[in-house]
Amino acid sequence: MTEVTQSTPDSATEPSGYDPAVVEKKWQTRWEERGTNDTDLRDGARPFYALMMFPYPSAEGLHVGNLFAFTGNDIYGRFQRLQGHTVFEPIGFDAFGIHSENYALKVGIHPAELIPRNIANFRRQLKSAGLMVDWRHELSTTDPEYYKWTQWIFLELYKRGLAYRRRAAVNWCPNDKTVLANEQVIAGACERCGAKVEQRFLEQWFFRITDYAERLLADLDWIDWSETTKTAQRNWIGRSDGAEIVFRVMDLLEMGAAATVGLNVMATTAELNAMATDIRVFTTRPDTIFGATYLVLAPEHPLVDALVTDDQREEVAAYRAATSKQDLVTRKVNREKTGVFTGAYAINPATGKPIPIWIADYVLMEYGTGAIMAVPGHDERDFEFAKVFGLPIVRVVAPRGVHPSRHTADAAHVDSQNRDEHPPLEEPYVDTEHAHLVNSAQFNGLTVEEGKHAIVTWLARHGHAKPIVNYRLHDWCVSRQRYWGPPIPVIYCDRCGVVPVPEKDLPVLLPNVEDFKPDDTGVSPLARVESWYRVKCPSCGHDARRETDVSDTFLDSAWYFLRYPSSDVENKPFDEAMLKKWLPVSSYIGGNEHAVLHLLYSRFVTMVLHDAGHLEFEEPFTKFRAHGHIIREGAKMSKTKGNVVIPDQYIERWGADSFRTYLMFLGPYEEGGDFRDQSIAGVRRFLDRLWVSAVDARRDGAADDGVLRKLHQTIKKVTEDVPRLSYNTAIAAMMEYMNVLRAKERTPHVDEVRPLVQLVSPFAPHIAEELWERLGGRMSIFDSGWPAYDASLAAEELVTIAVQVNGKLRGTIRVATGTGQEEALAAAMADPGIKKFATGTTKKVIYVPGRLLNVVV
RNA sequence: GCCGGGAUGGCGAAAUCGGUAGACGCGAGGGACUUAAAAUCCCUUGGGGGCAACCCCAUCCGGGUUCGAUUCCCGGUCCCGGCACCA
Repeated sequence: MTEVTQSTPDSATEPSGYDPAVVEKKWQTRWEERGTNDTDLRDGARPFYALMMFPYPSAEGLHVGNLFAFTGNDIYGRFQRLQGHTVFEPIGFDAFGIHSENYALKVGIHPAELIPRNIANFRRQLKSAGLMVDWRHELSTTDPEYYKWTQWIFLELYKRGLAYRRRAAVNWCPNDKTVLANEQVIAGACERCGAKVEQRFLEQWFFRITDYAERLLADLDWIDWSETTKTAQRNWIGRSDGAEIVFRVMDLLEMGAAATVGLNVMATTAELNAMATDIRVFTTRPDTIFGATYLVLAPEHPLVDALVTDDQREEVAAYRAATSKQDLVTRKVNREKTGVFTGAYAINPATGKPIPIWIADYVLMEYGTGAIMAVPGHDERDFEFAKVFGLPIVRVVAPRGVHPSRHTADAAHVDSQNRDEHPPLEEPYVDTEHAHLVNSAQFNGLTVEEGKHAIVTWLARHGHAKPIVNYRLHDWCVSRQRYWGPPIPVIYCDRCGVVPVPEKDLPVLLPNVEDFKPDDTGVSPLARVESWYRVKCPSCGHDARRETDVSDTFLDSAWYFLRYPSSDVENKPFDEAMLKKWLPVSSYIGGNEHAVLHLLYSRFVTMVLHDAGHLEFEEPFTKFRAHGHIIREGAKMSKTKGNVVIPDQYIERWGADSFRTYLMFLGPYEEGGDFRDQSIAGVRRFLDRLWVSAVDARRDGAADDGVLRKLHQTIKKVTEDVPRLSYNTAIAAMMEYMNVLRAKERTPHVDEVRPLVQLVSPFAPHIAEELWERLGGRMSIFDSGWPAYDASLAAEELVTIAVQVNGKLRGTIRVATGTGQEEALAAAMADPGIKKFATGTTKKVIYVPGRLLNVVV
């Protein structure tokens, strides 16, 4: 249990009279009654869509991390509202998926019963946090009115040829008994349960996200997103520029001849091409082709059967069998080089020499062409492999200093360099920056970059190569052999084949299945519900059956932001007028753990819907900011450590306003912070002092000029900090102002306090609303506008200037703002403490008005 | 290994354009109020030296640029996140 170090200030004895429990209840009720947080979606003149990543409604309830994210977004949204925008801040629940299903299995309650319960609890918690949410637009991905359109999106992709079925090696989690997307496999283990992932072959539905790789990459150059998130997406898409190079396989006759005669293959290729087998490889280092001493194919490569010689057939078959038995994980984790010679040779198109063809599991079928040219001299993996099997290692790239022409003065050295320009490499030489080509015929001396271009151009003339771009990104596997998700809206008919469910028949309702446990068959639990999956073909009317897989949860969340403004619309996924007014999303705040999954899929789905003519924009989130993560007393929070912060307890003891403000105060929002129980007292004290200041404020006389100056400086600071999400410094500035406001126990004037209440309101909305009312506000503070700062009022008359002698601080002077250098220098020299260091002739004077004076002697 | 981000008092952190390092908050110490405690308010609080005015040292480590570097450049250490037999 979480120990909260300080007890609740008892409202009866609390000197300030501030009782958050009373204030927060009062305003939450009022806001609901008055519809303060409801957005008139049709009317907003300056719409602002403040989106937060919707939560997965776990049974544990709202996590402090959720609240950290939501509060940051809420402050941003409230600030925009105070700036005159019509703000829409919706929320919903990402309630489908394995998470929910596994938990339901664990506690033995049907998810259809469990999920609404969890949602109710979440809703209660969210309301207690005082978010400016328009609850009329709440949505849940499990609602048939929602997933009807998730299914519709699947069909849109299908119509456009972007959804296809393929039998594929998939990641199979033996614990969750389902396939996983590559993205859900972390270091060979299931992202959710940590079990070791195995390899299975199943018919799967895929989305052709790879068709969009280039667009997804290119748009990253202009969308206003956290740089860290964009970097993660770039890595994930993994564009690599290289070339596809064709290696011709030698036939047996040629092989015999090659053993005795030096072949000039370049000349004869054209005529032989027709009958010979080609192996196409992908490489990012075409400049090293003269050093390609062997080829390697993935064991699964379709050409292996055709290539293998009779001598090697048995060994090759055994190796292929061993590889296919191996799960995808061990194959990638075990880096010891293994492989088998096929007995076949290919011609290196650059050297014209025959090189052996091997198969090895370090070459993956799913990347590039499933075949590589091995350049052991300049690639670590190829080097290791060549060492193990005694294959030749040739140097074709050398550091600049090794070039013979650089050593003509040193006869002995030149001699050794010339005789053997590629001494045995102790390790692969992979530097591409300070290097040039050697042993590469007419290309010697070129830099790596020049060599790449020149060699591809040269090979291309003979049809041996072409520049090509490859992506690491794979197509998105959306099939899940599970129960708790939207059924994929497809029907299989023996006569018509794959038939999409007609739009008028959507949604394909998820039947209520009592026994929803997945089993080892790799078939969804829905396959057990015969009454459900047996249907008539919508096309020919004959017996047919439904697809029994459900779709990936990431499809549910890939479009929810499009639905929010139209959550009440029945006959279409989104209303055109709403789209026009509210989308793309003005500001999206969320965690970077979704940098490549949710955020990439959302962009993809948006692009597809754009191409299909449903959306005018192709990027869903104009602005995205990743928030940081909270740790607890220097350690990561985890259930096992029992150090998780439960928001409810803190809200109860300190109030939601204090909790919110504290969360925002503990560090830079985009970096996160360290939650320390003791420190929350600081922000609570600040709110107590705010309360007293407002309640006791004097109305007679006038505000103090000095205090007003600080006030306007504070308004400026907060106004600048909030849009930058620099919440911690904004709060610090308000605390600083509070110190001035209440210095020496003075009683502040209303005019000094009222604007502060407005500044505080995005952070601590309840207390602000209460004090606003007590100060005479008639309508909600959130409709009161944002205080303007007056630069002339904020200006200081006197400034302190640091005085340095030779760059060392020797004192400070107080001068009028706008004082010139001569005058400032005179003032500084009048100070004996400074003067005594400024001896001798003055060489130079640096003057930064208002800041610093540096005298160099 | 590659790509990001980071390292500042006892602690969380500021310093936004190269210009007084440590704002703000926590904790700690002292004081006021109180019979007492809590709460509240006030003062002190990077390290070292000095009776003192003051002086020296200090932003992960080592160099450099500059009148001046937490900030820019080069080299290194450690921590966090992402990717990883991706050719």
